[in-house]
Amino acid sequence: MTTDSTRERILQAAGEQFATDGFAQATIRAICRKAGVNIAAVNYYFGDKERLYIEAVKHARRLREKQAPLPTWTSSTPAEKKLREFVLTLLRRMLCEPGDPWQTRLIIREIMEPTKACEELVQEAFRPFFQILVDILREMMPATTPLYTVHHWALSVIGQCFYYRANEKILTMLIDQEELRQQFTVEKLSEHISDVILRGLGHLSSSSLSHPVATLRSNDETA
Amino acid sequence: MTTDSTRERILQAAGEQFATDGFAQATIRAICRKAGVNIAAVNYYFGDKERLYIEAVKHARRLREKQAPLPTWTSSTPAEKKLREFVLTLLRRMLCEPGDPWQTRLIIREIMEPTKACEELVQEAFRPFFQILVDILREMMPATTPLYTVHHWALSVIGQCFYYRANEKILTMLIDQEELRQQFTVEKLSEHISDVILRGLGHLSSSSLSHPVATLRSNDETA
DNA sequence: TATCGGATTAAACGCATGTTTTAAACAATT
DNA sequence: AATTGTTTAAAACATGCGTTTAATCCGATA
Repeated sequence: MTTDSTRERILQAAGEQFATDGFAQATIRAICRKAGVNIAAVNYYFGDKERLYIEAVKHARRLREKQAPLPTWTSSTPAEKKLREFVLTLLRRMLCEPGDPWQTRLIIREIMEPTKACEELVQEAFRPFFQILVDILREMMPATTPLYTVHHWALSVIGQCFYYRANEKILTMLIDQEELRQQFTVEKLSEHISDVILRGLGHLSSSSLSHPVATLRSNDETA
Repeated sequence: MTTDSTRERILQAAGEQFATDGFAQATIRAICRKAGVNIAAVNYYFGDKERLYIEAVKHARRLREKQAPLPTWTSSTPAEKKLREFVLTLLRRMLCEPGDPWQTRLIIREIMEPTKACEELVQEAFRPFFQILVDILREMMPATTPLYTVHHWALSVIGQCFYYRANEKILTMLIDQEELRQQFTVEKLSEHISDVILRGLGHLSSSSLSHPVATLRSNDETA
């Protein structure tokens, strides 16, 4: 059947186009040109532009979760290991490795300026994902820690991961290209972010740091 | 003179409109309606839409820096104090307190999708601001620390601050409204973020934490 | 083979946009 | 009071958009 093929080609082209240009700027004409189908095909298969957009966002999320899934943990998996793997997965999804960059860019658009498509994202992806992180952090904090403190730490994790993707283009203007290529890989970034959090929570000794940074203090003596 | 008044009214209205709708979505007609001037005034004063946009971005940056300036430090100001004040200032600018929310929203748009207006932002604001942060962090790290490690930490600071603004709307969907209002104030967030960084750098003892979280370890002994 | 229904196409509609044009209003100067 | 240069105003222009229409294609069915 050419039916599914056409529908899927539109979905793919729409995802790329919406990710690049945003909902309003992306034109149905451009999407159809890229997909190699007639203009009327969008209305035929999806009704209108908005419903096509919503389907494209859902499509992107599903792809993203498949391509960078969370590992499965047992009850004996240490929280530190879970945190490191969580950060690595989140960064992989953010930086779209592996995968096409348009998927995450489309999702980030929804995060920055939520539309109708966002509700599904929060329900199906963000909320459960956030809860997993909160549970991991809880394991590493005193049972009496107030919920909002756990939330603060969770957002510190997500915030650091989010930044590298969202501010991609600014980064290339602030930091040397070669340094970015060598030192800002998914692996190195996730190691750094995990270290920041684990040290902050007191779950990492100075000696085990990849780059020990705390060997002197500004107002007192050196070690 | 009504000249400046008209020009400034356009600039203000354009800032708000561009911040809300983005460059392409904001219409000259809406801007002029909001400013109470004729449609042709934009072309008369700014030439075209794009130059109006660039001026509006510059305008927003200048306002933001005036309303949330960095404090002046002496050579004897401790690095920890400088970091805390830096984070507080950055968060103030991000969350637009004090000030109208449109200013930062417009700038964040430029960060996410740089246009011609971005070059000026980086040169005049981001690069110097980033350098100040790097210098503060350097004071707290061994002299032999590689530059990219300092950059990692600097981006950890900025990333955490950035997140609360960028993901404003998602936060309200993930976290209870009352908790947000009470626990996610500029002061509390900046304290948390500073604590995360200072602890990570080994410049903060557990006892001085606002919410001591590291009273247990999962796999080894406590300090 | 004839027919029927879903899939595709080209063309057109109505509308909103950025920009330009042309004229009017205004203030300052002679 | 007349004139000049600057500012405001309304209308029109060309363009590109999302959507709809009506005709055509084409494979499965009888």
